[in-house]
Amino acid sequence: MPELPDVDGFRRVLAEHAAGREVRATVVHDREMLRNRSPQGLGRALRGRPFREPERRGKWLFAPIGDVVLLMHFGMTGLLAWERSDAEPHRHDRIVFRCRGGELRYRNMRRFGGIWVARDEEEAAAVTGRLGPDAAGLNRKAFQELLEHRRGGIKAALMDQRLIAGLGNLLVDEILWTARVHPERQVGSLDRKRRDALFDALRSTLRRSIPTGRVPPRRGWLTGVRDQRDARCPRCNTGLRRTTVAGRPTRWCPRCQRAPR
DNA sequence: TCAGTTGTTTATAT
DNA sequence: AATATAAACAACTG
Repeated sequence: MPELPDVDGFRRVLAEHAAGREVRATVVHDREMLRNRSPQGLGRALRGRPFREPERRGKWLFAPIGDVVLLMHFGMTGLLAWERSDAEPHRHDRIVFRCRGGELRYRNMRRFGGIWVARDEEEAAAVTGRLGPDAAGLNRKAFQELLEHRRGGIKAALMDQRLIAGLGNLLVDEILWTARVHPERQVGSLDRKRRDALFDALRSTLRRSIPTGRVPPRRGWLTGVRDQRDARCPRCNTGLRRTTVAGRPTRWCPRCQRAPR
């Protein structure tokens, strides 16, 4: 699930249900997912303290509580759920924050990502690494500026969290398809018009994904057909290609997204 | 049995 | 210093 829109949905879960509530107990079902504290250390830092307003930075969720910030990353299959205290435990619930009237559950099937504790911004930065500006707050000028100084392939550039934070494989394929840019195009070969089209696609894709809490697999979107066996382009009905670009499985339309020269 | 999967890190090469 | 590529991590699903 987790790219920027998904993580923003998890932020809303925390903000709407857990913020302002005291943590009564923490339950660590999977020690390895708690990356830089012991289960006891987590309990000591959190017990009796209320969650405050969470913040999303790229694909990271920052959850301040007490004197620390919880840093959550969701890998490819993580999520955050608010559930009643008596709800059935889920097989992939890894870390649970029990509050009065419900509990926040960090669930993660594949176990990439995890939860870190940071005492200040410096410790947080050491965990997240350097992040570029958040994709959701980027303006056209800043976007153009970033691409000015970038070499190499456009797909790799858009997915690089140090350049722009928050875009993942699905979003980038959707954005490239919307802007009619071939995923292997070199950044330097894109003219102003193409870069503007990329920015427009980035903004419109995010605007419609964030409220949904995911890249919506709706009709008319690449994401709506990308997993089909003989997927066709929703715009021109040409058979989609599947290739590997920047190390990731990539879907694109050979007619809408012309190959680089 | 085997390929494929929404993310990152590491090693290695260019 | 940047960028590219492959493999590894893990746990499934089809």
